[in-house]
Amino acid sequence: MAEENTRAQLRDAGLRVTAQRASVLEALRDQPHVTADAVARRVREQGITISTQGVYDVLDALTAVGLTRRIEPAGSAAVYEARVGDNHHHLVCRACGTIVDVDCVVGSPSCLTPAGSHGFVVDEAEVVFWGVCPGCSRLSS
Amino acid sequence: MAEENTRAQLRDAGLRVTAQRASVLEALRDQPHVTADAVARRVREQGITISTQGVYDVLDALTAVGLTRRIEPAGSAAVYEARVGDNHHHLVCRACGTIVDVDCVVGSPSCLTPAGSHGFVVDEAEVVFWGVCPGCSRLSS
DNA sequence: GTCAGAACTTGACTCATTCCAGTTACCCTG
DNA sequence: CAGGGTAACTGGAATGAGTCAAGTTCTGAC
Repeated sequence: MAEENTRAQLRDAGLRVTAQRASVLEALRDQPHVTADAVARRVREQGITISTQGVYDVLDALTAVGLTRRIEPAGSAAVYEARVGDNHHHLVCRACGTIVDVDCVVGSPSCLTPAGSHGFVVDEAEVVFWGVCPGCSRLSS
Repeated sequence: MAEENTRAQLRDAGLRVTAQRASVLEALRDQPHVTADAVARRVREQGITISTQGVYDVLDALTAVGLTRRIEPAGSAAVYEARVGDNHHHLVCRACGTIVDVDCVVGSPSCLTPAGSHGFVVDEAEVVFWGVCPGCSRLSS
């Protein structure tokens, strides 16, 4: 059912259903934040063949229709996540790169409207919190 | 004077004063957001020789002592800025990549403390606003 | 002026990501 | 349930930001 669900989701988004796409989408559901490389590994573990370019193609397609989101924390490779639609942000460990989701802090999104927008049409406010995760701070102390 | 100022700033930060460093720092003052590549070009235009590696070394050194800040908007190369110390954020054009500074919206930084911090020791909240700049929105309409 | 070490250079290299041309296979139509 | 148009995938090569390592040069303190 989870699998059938995945296929339906792809079809509803107007994408052709392929083994690669379904498997990539499921890999993204299993783990909150995955790199393209890790996605390739997980898909192949399922016995499905996929080329590196295939991974990027699929991830781009999924992102284009809004089924996944791409985030690119400074200093590391891009990661993809299947949690979309809600306005959540990220907390990144400076030491190990671990990424954790954090819900939008303030109830109102007013905090996320720049004061002087210089004539820009703003459509998204991305917030990244930087710090050190419990595991890493234990090691360094 | 501006030049003397630059040299003093380097010395105060505990860095040796070299032609390369002074020139890089001045290049960053001229323009608000510059890529490593653009820095190299500007420095060389001044008649100063610098290797690609040298540019990265200098930028890393300046960033380490807090004279500059490195920002890495998703999808483009890292850019450096000399405006540090104040809590300002960035507005990036999805079409042309132009970056504009925006002042912190809310007076209190409380808005920038994640609700559940998962045990992380957070030291910075980075906010990036995404949109389309006036020039690009004119072209596409 | 001398000298230790910081700063810089050169050149090779890594790694994520993209481009291109050709092949495969999904799914709509009849 | 066959055929065909085209979206999706493959393989291989290329790009480009950034890094590593070893050797040379120059700054600044004594």
